[in-house]
Order: sequence, then structure tokens, then C-alpha cells
Amino acid sequence: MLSKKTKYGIKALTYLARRENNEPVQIAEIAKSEHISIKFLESILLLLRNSGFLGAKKGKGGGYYLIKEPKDISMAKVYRILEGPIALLPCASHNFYEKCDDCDDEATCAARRLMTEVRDNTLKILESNSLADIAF
Amino acid sequence: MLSKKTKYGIKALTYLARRENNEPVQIAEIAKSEHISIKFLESILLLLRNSGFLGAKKGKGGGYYLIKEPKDISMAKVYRILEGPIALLPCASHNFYEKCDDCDDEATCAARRLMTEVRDNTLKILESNSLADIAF
DNA sequence: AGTTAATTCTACTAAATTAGTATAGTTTTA
DNA sequence: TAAAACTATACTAATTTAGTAGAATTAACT
Repeated sequence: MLSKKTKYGIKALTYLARRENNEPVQIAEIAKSEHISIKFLESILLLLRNSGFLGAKKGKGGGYYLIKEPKDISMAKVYRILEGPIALLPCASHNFYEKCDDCDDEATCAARRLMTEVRDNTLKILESNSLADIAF
Repeated sequence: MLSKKTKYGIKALTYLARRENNEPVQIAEIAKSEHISIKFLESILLLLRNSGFLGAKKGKGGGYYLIKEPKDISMAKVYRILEGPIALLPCASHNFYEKCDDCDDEATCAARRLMTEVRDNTLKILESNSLADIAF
């Protein structure tokens, strides 16, 4: 299951993408509209900013705004920042690979085999969807 | 990411499936071979027994054994018992559906849209794989 | 120019949940 | 009687979610 962080992050990005213009939107506005705890959302937006998805403007009239076109924002990248590995097992992950210490032989591990197949398909879907694809 | 419960459960089922005969195998044997805490594995096997995947025989010479043919054990069902919902959001789940309390309108929720697509594909894979498919 | 209000940013804390492990026994059966 | 599954519970650690307090920045107003 996705963490709320990821769900909220996706909803916030969607909210920004659906805006006509790309002027800064305040955290409070997004939080209210999407029913998200304002402080929790604050940390999520900050993460998305530090990861290069959002820009921020401080002070009066400030807020967050998309830094790229929605069609150029890959949901796979968003997922990796917010949720972490796409694979369901560390040993089936490209970007976050780790060997299982309980596993003698990866080649014959049935769990790995199955989860690799799941991973490949999930990745394909997340990579083929941009923010624009899911927002509109 | 999968919980260890699920990973260990799949590995234990695989271990049993790879056995030539279907005689009871003791927890300790599986635990040792797969490097799993014996007590943790105990609770997992118990769950799999109570869910109709395994039979158990008590006392000397006892142990756990598969109650069905590996080819008749759906990994989707195994996954649901061990890990829970296949969907990444409760609102995108068939078997464990729950409305999000933060969501005004499911129809326009981008997160739901995306996660439903992921779910459909993951489900297809898990349903098309039996224990026999991944063990051999 | 200086003050004020609105806003992001930073750091710390805390509550709640979940995962994983450990302990101590009871029951069943060869 | 010994070997095994079964039951119950309690503990620890990690993670997630959220809250608190204040610093830094900026725009607008006087």
C-alpha cells in the first residue's frame, strides 16, 4: 500500500497541474482543497521542491509551482522520490538493489522471480504515465 | 515493499512444492534451510494452514504439507492472505475496497486512476502465476 | 526607509501504527 | 516420553503521520 505521503504528493502535483496559470499556490490552499494536514503537506512539497519537481517563492504572494510541463513529469520518478523503490523486494530493484541476507541463491528464488515480473510491469506503467496523463 | 512475512511465506511454500513427496516437513527444517527465525515462520505457516493452503500433522513425525497441487495454488490468493490488498490504494482495491476520507470525488482522483492501472496489471500477473510456475 | 504581515523553511518532538522477534507454555501423537 | 504443532502474550525497533516553535524571506503599506 502507498503511504499517505505518496498519495498526498501525487494529489498536490495534480492540483498544481490543473491550474490554468503557473503562479505560486500556497500550501494552505492545496491542503484545504485536498483535506491534507497542512504541516504534513508542507514537508511533502519541500521534498518535491528539493527533488526538482517544484519551485517555491517565499514571502507574501509566495507558494509552490510546477517547474516543468506536466507532460514531462514521469510518474515513475515521482513514485521513487515519494515512496521509494518500485520493486516489491530489494533484490528485484534496479535503482535500490540490495541482496537478501536470507537468500542463498538468487537465481532459484521463486519470490524474486515473481516480484521481478511484477516490477517490470509496474515500472512500464509508471514510466508511460506523465503527470499530464493522469491529471487530465 | 513486501513484508518479510510475505517473502518468507512464499519461500516456505516453494520449499514444500519442491519436495518430491508430500510428507510433513517440520518448521525447523524449513527455517534452517531458508534462514528464517523459527518462531516467526511458525506463525506464518499457521496462517497458511488456517487459510487452506497447508495441512498440519502434530506430534512426532509431524509437520506441514501442501494440501493442493502447486499448479492449483494461485499466487494472487497467497499474496492476499500474506500481504493483504494487491491494490496500492484502498480505493483501487476490489477485495478490500475503502473510500478515502480525504477524497471528494473518486472519478477525478489522479492517484486512484494511476493506481488502478497498476493494480489491474499486478493482479493479472499474480493470477496467471501458480506456485508451480514460480517454483520450477 | 522602516514596519508589518504573509509565506516558505528548518529543527525538534510525539503519537500511532506496524514489523519483527522472543518467551513460556499447552496439546497432540508416534 | 519425546517430538512436534499450537496458543498467547509481551517486548523492541522502525516507520509513518502529525504537531510545535521559530527563523528567514519577501511584498505591501505607511
